[in-house]
Amino acid sequence: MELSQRQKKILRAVVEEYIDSAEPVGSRTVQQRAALTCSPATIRNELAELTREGYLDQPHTSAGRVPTAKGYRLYVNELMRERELTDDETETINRKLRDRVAQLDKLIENVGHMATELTSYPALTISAAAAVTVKRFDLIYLDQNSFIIVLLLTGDTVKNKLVHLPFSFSQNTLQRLSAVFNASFTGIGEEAITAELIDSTERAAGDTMGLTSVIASFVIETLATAGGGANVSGEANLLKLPEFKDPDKAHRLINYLSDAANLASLPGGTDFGDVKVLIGPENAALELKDSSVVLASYNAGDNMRGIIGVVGPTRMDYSAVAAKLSYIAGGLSKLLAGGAPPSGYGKLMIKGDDK
Amino acid sequence: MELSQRQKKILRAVVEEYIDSAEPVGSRTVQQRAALTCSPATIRNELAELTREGYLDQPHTSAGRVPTAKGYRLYVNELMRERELTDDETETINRKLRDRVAQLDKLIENVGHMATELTSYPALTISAAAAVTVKRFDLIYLDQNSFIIVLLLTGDTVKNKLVHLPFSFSQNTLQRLSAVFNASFTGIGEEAITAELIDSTERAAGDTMGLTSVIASFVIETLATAGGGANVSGEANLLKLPEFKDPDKAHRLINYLSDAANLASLPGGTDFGDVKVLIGPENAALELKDSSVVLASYNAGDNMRGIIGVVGPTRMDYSAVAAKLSYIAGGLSKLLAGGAPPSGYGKLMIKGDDK
DNA sequence: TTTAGCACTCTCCGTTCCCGAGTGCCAACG
DNA sequence: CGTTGGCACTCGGGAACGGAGAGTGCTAAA
Repeated sequence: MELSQRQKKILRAVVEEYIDSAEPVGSRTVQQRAALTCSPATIRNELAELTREGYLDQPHTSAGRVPTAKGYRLYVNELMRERELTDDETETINRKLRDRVAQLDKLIENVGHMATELTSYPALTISAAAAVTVKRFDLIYLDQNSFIIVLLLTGDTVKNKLVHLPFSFSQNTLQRLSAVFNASFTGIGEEAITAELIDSTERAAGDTMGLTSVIASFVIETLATAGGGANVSGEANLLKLPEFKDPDKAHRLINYLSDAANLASLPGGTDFGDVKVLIGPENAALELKDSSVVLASYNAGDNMRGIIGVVGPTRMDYSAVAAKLSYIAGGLSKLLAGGAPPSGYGKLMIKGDDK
Repeated sequence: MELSQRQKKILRAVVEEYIDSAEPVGSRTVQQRAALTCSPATIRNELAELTREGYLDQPHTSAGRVPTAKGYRLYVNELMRERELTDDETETINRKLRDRVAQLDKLIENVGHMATELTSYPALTISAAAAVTVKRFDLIYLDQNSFIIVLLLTGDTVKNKLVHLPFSFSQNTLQRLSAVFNASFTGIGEEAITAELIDSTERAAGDTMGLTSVIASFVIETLATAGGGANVSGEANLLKLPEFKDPDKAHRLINYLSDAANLASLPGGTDFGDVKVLIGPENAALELKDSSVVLASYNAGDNMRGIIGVVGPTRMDYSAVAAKLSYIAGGLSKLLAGGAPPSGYGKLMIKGDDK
């Protein structure tokens, strides 16, 4: 059954008022908020109807109305006014995106913090690469006992490790190893690195000291962990909300969030720019059943994509949050797509004169 | 005034009982806990005395006793029995320290998590290097538009950055730059990198394209941020404690902790192996006035040192926490002092067969 | 000096009670 | 017939109250 214009107006007023106040909304309040010309009595009739239809709920007989998940869903799909970001907000986001950091994962983490600050809800970031491989190897000789492994991965992340060994080797050995690894270890995934491959590499390099294993171990470790990562920030913001006045409830949700494995199971596939909203029971995880999650995807180029999102109570300012996340994800995609122009290039950063 | 043997026994019983129960301790309970032969009435007299002397406090006239900061202090200094770690605990710590990670900062972060798990209190880590300098430069040529900067810093951390440029350069140029930077930028602190130095380096390298600035910027950025870092984990554990049943209180403390700048002001100088305990009002920061902090220092070699600690209510199992932190810090020092033996060397890690 | 006894104090918790917000329904109205 | 004012009703929440229990301080006796 289709809702009348007036019913929609009323539903919107209830949702928005409840988002602001966190308290059941009465008929009088709706009248004021929606600037309706009819009387509270009329509104009561409509409220009763909306309640019958499952858009609203009553905590108890003589209380005001509270939106149900169904109510929020309708609100998000149809009633919500697209919220434009203020110049201030876009300016803040742009500025923060501009002074980004050397490492990709730190950058994403920072963006997460930014989302927390802007929405004052906990933010989560998830990044995943379809298949990470090594694009290039380098071994830097330091002295006869130590060298640095430098790996350039797809997605243009660089990983490295300093290795000290209890025996000595020559610069030549390293060069040979470097060549062999570049030949046989590039472009392959973690699963392709078998004991046989390592064996044959060892023979090809004429390595008698086990250097090959050391390097191979690092490659495996790197590929295994470089694939993605999840990060949560600003969990403490939940504690400000009235729905988490019970520390236990907050604790359960925070615990759930801090286990990165849980986040991986969030549904990912949204189009870039699009924002996905999961309201209360629409979440698969039990711990999120009375919270909402707003997600936006970003594109990091080179088969890498990621999600940035926030978690909050079902009573959440969906339009503001969605607008902000969408803008952030868009900005991040743009930033990463451009092949990562050199930071600091052109403007020399001397400490102190930067900001 | 010196406390009698019996008074000390009683004080200890009160502190330990309160640590366990979080509730004011009565005379009968003390009698049982301390296994005293005298009657509750006698103990009441002693409790009254201890209260007069400021070691204990009474929430209200007819309640049991609660230790004051002064009481905890005496307990920590004199009364506390050294807690030996169980084999299980040392085993856990050793195992976790063993499978450490490639990057130093990740390692420290992991150790923080470990401290949280073992003590079930929020853990903090702070690391600081007296003066970070670059020990060695390398520039890896990728193609005519891109290269990787690799910096080996004191403390044997390696930092890197991938640089794409909108114009092309030759492998030769990079080699020349590399040599020049190795000559003039190594061994100097961030503050020594002046515009003049960059200018003269640029001239020495015959660099006409501004590559020098790009690299210098990265060096400055790296030195500025590599100096140290703070990290907090497990804040949510506070929510389990009865003293934080007020979400606001928890929120304030967590907020304080999550601002890394605050942590830097914690007093640092402890001898390695020694553990520093700050009880309630002994803390300088207002936000910590009714919490306690236990800190242990570790030595990361090469002028690097750090602190690992936990934060909890004044009612904290000091002896267990101190023993654990001390052991962790000791293990970490040993691990880092040995010049970081190669991870994975000798035991090849193939995913899946590791644990 | 220790102990038993006792009166006293204070918190905690359950009960009761009232207030007010808000509802549903009904009858009247344009 | 939709809308409106009126009214009785419901229910949660906070204040007020009271008893139970835990623990104390004091006193007097051992």
